[in-house]
Amino acid sequence: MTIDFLIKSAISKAFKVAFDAELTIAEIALQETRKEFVGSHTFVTFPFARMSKKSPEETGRVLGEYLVQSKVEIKSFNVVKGFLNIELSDVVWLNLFAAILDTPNYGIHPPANKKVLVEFSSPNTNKPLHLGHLRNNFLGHSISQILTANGYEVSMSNLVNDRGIHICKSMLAYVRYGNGETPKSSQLKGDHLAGKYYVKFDQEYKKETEELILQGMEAEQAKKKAPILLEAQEMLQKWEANDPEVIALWKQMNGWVYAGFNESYQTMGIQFDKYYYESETYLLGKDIVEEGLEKGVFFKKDDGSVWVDLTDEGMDEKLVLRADGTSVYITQDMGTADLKYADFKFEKSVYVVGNEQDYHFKVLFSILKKLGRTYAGGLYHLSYGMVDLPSGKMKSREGTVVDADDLMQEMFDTAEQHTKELGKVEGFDETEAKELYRKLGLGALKFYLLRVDPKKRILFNPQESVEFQGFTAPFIQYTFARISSILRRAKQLEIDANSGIIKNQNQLAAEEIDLIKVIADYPAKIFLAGENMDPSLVAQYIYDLAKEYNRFYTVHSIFKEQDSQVMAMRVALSNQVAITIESAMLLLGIEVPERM
RNA sequence: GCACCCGUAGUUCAAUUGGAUAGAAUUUCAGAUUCCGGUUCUGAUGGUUGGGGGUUCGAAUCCCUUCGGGUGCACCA
Repeated sequence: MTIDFLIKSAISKAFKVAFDAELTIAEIALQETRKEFVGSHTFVTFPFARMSKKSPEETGRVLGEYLVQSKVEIKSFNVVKGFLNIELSDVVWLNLFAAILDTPNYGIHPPANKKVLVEFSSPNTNKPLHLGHLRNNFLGHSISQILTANGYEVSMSNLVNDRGIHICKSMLAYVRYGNGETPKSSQLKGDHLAGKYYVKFDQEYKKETEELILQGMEAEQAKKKAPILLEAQEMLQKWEANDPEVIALWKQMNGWVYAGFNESYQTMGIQFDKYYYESETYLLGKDIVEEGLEKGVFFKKDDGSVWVDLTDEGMDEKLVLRADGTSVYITQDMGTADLKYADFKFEKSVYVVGNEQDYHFKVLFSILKKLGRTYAGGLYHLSYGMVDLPSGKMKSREGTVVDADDLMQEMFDTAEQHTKELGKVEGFDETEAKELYRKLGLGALKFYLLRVDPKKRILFNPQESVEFQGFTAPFIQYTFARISSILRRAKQLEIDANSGIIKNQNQLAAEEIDLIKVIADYPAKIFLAGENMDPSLVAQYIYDLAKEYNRFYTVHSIFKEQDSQVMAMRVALSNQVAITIESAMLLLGIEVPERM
């Protein structure tokens, strides 16, 4: 029986006995007691004053007296206005803690045979990953871990945008100005090499446009008639016609880019179960257009174009097939949705995509519902805000983009610098030290991007992101490293910290109860983070846990404690905090070092 | 113009989804260690929750209005 249930059923009974009123357990909500008051659980009596026919204060007092008298588990109560605060006896907390110690994989819900597909990253193959991708990747990876912890069988997929006019732009610039450069010949990562020529294209395009304007052409016209652009369009047509030369070049350059991406993903600690390529999916969805016409979901206009009318749901009419019979973005997405369902038979399918596409996904999901897709109810757009810089928005053409590889390297360097200043890496060999800097630097970056609500836009302050104090990953990692040191010592001293010893005690200090409370919260936090698709809840939680432990640590000594049972209990408490920190940080994709 | 999202200490973010005196971090200042790691801990300073109205026992949260910022409104992806 859980503590919540015990209190609720007692309250329900109290209503019956004291007020002759019927209040079911389901109607009773408990909340956490605020820190400044005594107790752990709070029942708000305002809404029930009418039922008890007494004032909220009096209602609380009567209930409190009944609870203390009838339940040994309840130690005391106090009433502040309409709030009944309930304090539990130490034994309840000790038993709860002992039960947690005996739970393997504490906090992780067992597999429930539910499948979910999480799609994220989705880069274009014409330029390297940037800061925006990092938020996307970290979010996608983290939410996958969180859903796994909630019992889902998770697959991670990446839909690569590997075709289209923008890809031809970098290809064309390479043909014109590349001189046969390769990643090997220039020691440049493949994605950066492609990006270099994408930028080059844009420069040439601007130059040619300006020349046409000087020759007297209208600006609008010149933008469409620049020779380099026409040539890129021609290249796209050749690509679609399967021209061997263009295809060969495309394969070669994309190959370089993939090698570059893989390196970046590896640095991030991210892997995908399945890759989808737009070159293989961009023709999908046309049969669905036929199906929609037959079902009367879509309609055809006089010019032959096909549309869907969503005005009844407060949206517009939306084109799903051009007059010339070619498909558009959403056609392809309909087809891909079917394909993904056929591949994975998921219950949930999550799209991690920026919030500028909110409308697109609303439309897509609505169409799939209208078409009667059984899986449509499980589709979810994990929408996230943009990453801004103090200087404003990132713009690739203005060179204000923060490159993902550069940024990660910078974080590693900063971690190295911080660590060396403190001189804490004696006894580390070269590889161990490097690994530590990676854990610290990447952890700081991931935490910085995951600690805020995904829906909100982030202001990325480079100075702040490398901070190692306050609400940061290194603060938590430090707490973990310090506990690890305590546990090493405990092992040396051969302190046996099993749950049996805990049960033999009957007293706890306030800081110990506070710590057990936070630990006990972990499973519910994982659940909430999964329900809300929000890793920031986990980040907040770990920070609270680490802070609570540090508070405990300064007040209570472990190895100087005279009572060996209390000492063992504190070791067990430390151990459980370490386990929970490690487990929760992994949900954010962050590793914790045992020494730093 | 229409649609959607967001406005909370100087700054960056929270607020148990309608609950108590709106909390953290950071900055500045003042303090704590015979100790298991000082990248730690305690305290102080800082708020008309953009403005106005409403709903109710109770509003940062819900409704209306107004101001400010962002995004989307391609037969692009």
